[in-house]
Amino acid sequence: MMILTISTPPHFRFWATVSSHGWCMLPPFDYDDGARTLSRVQQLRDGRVVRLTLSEAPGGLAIAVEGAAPSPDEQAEIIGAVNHMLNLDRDFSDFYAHISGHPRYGWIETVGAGRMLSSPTVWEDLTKTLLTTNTTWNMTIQMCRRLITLGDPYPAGGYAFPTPERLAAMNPDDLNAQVRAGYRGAYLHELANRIASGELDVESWRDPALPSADLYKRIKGLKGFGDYAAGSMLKLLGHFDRLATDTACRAVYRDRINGGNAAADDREIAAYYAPFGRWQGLVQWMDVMEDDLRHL
DNA sequence: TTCCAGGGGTAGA
DNA sequence: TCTACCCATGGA
Repeated sequence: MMILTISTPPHFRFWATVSSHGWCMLPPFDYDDGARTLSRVQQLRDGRVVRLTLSEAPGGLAIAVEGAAPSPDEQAEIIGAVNHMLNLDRDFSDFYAHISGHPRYGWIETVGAGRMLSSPTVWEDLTKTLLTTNTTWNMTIQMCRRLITLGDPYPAGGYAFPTPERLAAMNPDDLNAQVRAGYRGAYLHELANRIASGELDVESWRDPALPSADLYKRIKGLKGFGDYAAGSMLKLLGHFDRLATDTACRAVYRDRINGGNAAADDREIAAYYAPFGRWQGLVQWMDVMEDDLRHL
């Protein structure tokens, strides 16, 4: 086993990032709340499959790599993947400046929350986001568990996330017989096809220079991605100027902000978060996650 | 049985 | 722009 170490930005909080949303529960991610480690089986560009385990280390993070010892190029690839996963290149100082001292949101800076856990690839984030639509969180986990068995296995257990090429090569009916994604199965197969064929270069969507309005339009152009899914994806891509209002957000707004009174219209919810401007999507998500994050 | 979940596509006004 | 209806799946 090889240990790689990386440094992290000044206000980085490892466990607040891992716990930022449900992604750490979706395989190939796996986490240990007691030991505060995040693991995943990861396939490298040359096809080799390794297992990564991240933990805090003095000055940054330790990345334990199990499997064959990675070459220098592979080490760089692994570090790049971890940078994507933990969004280490994003700066949240302006976010904290916005909410600093706010009566409702002061806890966010105290906990160091805000940075979100992403997947190493945009493809994986798109797939998982699609599997969160119109279903329960438990069903999302089950669909994801079945999906990754289509990826390459790690000898000691687990699977790497399947490539778009792998899914595109399958018959759509066979794919859905395995994943049981319901009507989403056809959308997933179409997404895999458009990426595998080269029609879509979704990995380029991580470019911070891309305007979020442009990205939003591109994401909504994908079958199965509406306002919630596109807003959700924007967050994983580092843009927070859009809301992603789903049933969880509506319930939180009703119970906590609207005093448990009536269910609010989406326009009312939008008006409440609008003053947070480019950070409104993140503030909305922090409301949903408050109970899980504020006592980390 | 019916309803619905971290919704979205489509047709018709 | 808004509404009505449909969509697979599995738990409540």
